[in-house]
Formats: sequence, C-alpha cells, structure tokens
Amino acid sequence: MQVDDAIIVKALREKGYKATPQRIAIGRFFMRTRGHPTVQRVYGDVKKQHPTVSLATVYKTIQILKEVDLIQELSLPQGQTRYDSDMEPHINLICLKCGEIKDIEETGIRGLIARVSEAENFSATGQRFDIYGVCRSCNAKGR
Amino acid sequence: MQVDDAIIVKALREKGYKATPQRIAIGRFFMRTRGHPTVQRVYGDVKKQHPTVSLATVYKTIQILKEVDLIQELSLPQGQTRYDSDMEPHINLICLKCGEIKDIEETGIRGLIARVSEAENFSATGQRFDIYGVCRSCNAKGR
DNA sequence: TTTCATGCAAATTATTTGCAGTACT
DNA sequence: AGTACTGCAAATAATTTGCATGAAA
Repeated sequence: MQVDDAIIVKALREKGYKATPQRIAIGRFFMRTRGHPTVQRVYGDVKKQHPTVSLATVYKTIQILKEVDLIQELSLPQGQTRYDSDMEPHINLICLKCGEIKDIEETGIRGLIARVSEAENFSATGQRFDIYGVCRSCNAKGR
Repeated sequence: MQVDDAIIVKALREKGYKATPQRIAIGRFFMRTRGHPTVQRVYGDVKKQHPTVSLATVYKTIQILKEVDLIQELSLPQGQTRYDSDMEPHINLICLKCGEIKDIEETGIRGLIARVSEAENFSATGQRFDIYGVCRSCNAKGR
C-alpha cells in the first residue's frame, strides 16, 4: 500500500501534477483492483475514504491517471466506460452476457505490434485487443 | 451497387427487419465507404439522397446494422464513435494526431483468437484490435 | 391490413466546464 | 506564497425514447 502510493505520487509529480489525497486514493483503488471498474464504481469506493469527493474530481483524476500511464481506458459500446490498470499488452475477453472482462496475458502480442508498426512506419504508444463473446461460466449456465 | 443492396436487404430480412429506403441508403454508404465514419458523417451523406432523414433514424439503423453483422462499432476515448464495415478480424492502426484509422489485414489474428478462445472456453463472436500511436504521415510532418 | 419504421421533439445519460474557496509544494 | 486542485452547480454532447403519421410486407 505504501509502495503503491509511492508509485502513484512519483508518476503524478513527474508530469507536474500535484499528489492530492483524492488522487492517491483513486490511484490506489485502481492499483488494488484487479477488475475493470466504471467511473461510478471508482466514485463509490473513494467516497468511503473521502465522503465529500465529487464525481467531477473522479473524472478529472481519471484523465490524469491516463496521462501519466497508470491506467487505460476501455470505451465500450453498451454501457459506461471501463478502466484497466493492466498496462501491459494483453487481450480482454469481454463477455456480452454478464459483462465480465478477463485479462489474458499473451506474449506474442508485443511482437505482433512491433512487426506491424515497423512495416507501417507507425509509432505505437498503446494498444487494445478485445475478444467479444460468451464466457466460460455463462456458457455453462445458459443453453 | 445492386449487388450491395441485395446483401443489405437479405441481411435485414433474415433477422426480421424491414428493408426501407433509408436503411438501404445507410447500409450502402457503409459498404461503399472504405473509411471509418462517424454518425454525423453518415447522416450528412444520407441526407443527400433523403433530405428528410432524421438523426434518430440513423442511430436506430446503425444499431440494426450492427445486429445483422454488417458493421462494427469502434467506441473511442476521445471523440465520436466510429463504425467499420470490415467485419474480418483485422488491426486498426489509430493515429492520435490526425484521427486516421487504417485497417491492417493480419492473417495470424484469426488463429490467435481461436487458440485463446479454446483455452478459456470462451465462445468468440467478435473482436477488436487497436494499436494507438502516430501514423506515417504525421511522423513525417511533425517532430 | 397489419405491423413496423420514420421523423420530430423531448428526455436521458455521460462527461466537461467555470469558478470561488482550499490545499499542496 | 503561489499555483494548482477541489467540489459544487450548471453546461455540453451524445445518444435514446415516445408518439403520431406513413410506408413495407
């Protein structure tokens, strides 16, 4: 927890942002959470520590956390935007039934990106790989 | 053109939707366009043929074209949602400077999806692979 | 002829912005 | 001390919805 805080504070200050308690709390929530929370979910959690925090601050802070490369944004068709604190290239398995998002570490992706970028003269700074469908547990339940 | 229309009409009717002139015009625009238009772009183009078409109809029709698997939605962080009529697995090279989106056909993706899906017991129905960065021409211009 | 789609306007949702007071460095 | 940040409320932008009229099957 102290460790995470140090990472967050450092990342913020390096880009000239102040390390406020709200920002640290929001950043900490992302570092701890292995899920893919929505803004509302972040807001709800951070309010436990900072009851007066506003939704506007959460939105502003999320923008900053993206800029300092602590989180990634996953804009989805249906429903609210989700965020992912896994910054390594990976695959998102997105279940269209229950909305669950599972991260899959796939070592080949990095090479694939490097290969395509070089061929196209493209300077890659980020990526996103989603597979949509029905997850294991929904498959088991449903017919 | 007649050929495209036939595909659109068939796809609509198969899922129980009526083939109206507006829907055909919108579908035809997607089939013709090798770009990744926004809703406003579609609206603007379709109005040439159907001056009274409403934005609501465009939105509704786009939902339907997604359901009948003629187009894909690309929700993006900054800016408006884009649509893609390339339904084959491919990579979107997305330039963060100029907004251009280039499709890259990459034969390996299909196999990668099959492999991951099988390992995770996931029934894949769609996918999306974005690489974000700076494109060739923006690289050439800017420093 | 029956059912579904259109187009208008109003409603909703998500996100952003302006600003006065407050906290970080 | 100075600059940036917070929280509130209001503004904006994007998308959705309800409904009466009109068109497809």
